[in-house]
Amino acid sequence: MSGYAPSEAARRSGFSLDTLRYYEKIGLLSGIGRTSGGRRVFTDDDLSWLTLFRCLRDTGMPIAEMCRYAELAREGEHTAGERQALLQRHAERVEEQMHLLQRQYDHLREKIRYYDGT
Amino acid sequence: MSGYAPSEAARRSGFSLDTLRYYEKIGLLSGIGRTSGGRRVFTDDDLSWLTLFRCLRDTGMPIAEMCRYAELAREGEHTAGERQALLQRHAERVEEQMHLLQRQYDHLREKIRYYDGT
DNA sequence: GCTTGACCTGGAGCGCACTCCAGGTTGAAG
DNA sequence: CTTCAACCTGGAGTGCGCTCCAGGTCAAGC
Repeated sequence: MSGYAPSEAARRSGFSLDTLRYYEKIGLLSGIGRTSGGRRVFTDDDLSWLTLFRCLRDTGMPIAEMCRYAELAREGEHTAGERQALLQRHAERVEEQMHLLQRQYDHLREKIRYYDGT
Repeated sequence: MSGYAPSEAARRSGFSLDTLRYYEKIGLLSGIGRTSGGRRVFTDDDLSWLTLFRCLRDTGMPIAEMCRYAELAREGEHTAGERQALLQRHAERVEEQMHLLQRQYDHLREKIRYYDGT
């Protein structure tokens, strides 16, 4: 329980091994454990961070902003408000994005239907 | 009517001047008219292409695929079926994307709500 | 006629988010 | 004990979609 090899972490998070290494290199992930031989060991906690990153990436948050969030989290509990605000602003952008996507999807469907009448 | 300067085409389509030039350079736009002095003149027809490109880009279609579509359209009426199929496949990808976005948006909202209880 | 801002070209540069590579190490299975 | 797939590092390379630049041209308003 709660000790995953890199390949397992990759499989579970949907990020590639290279991406996991990259995320650690840029400081998005930090404090990833190592075996005596130097291999990474991911905990359940690490995986739940990855789940969050997956969510934020899928909704279009830039990596720089995820770094900011992770940094705030490392600073401690007193940044909770700022972290929430950051997510809130992001959620609003996502809503706009969803509306745009829906509008353009409707256009697309209309365009496709147009081909039926030719 | 139906003769627009580049800046006007940019304003109406939401693409930058550079992007319009780029689209012409790679062959996505073709047959854009010119004044005697060499300046581009966009027709209503060009603008409706731009509206389509806006739709496809906003829904995440890669430029290479838009080029393919434009090429088919240039080949004539007999490619209508293939064009429709291309849009149809894209629409299906967009649907998946919308579902993913919705799912992750829900996660995000849950995460935000979690902060309220701390 | 002159100014000035919009426009032209070809080509270089950029930002993002990975992705790949070379060359070496580790550790579980047989 | 050997093997070999999975892992390590630092750094270079990639793909996409623009975006910017230099150096020049065009045309409407004063």
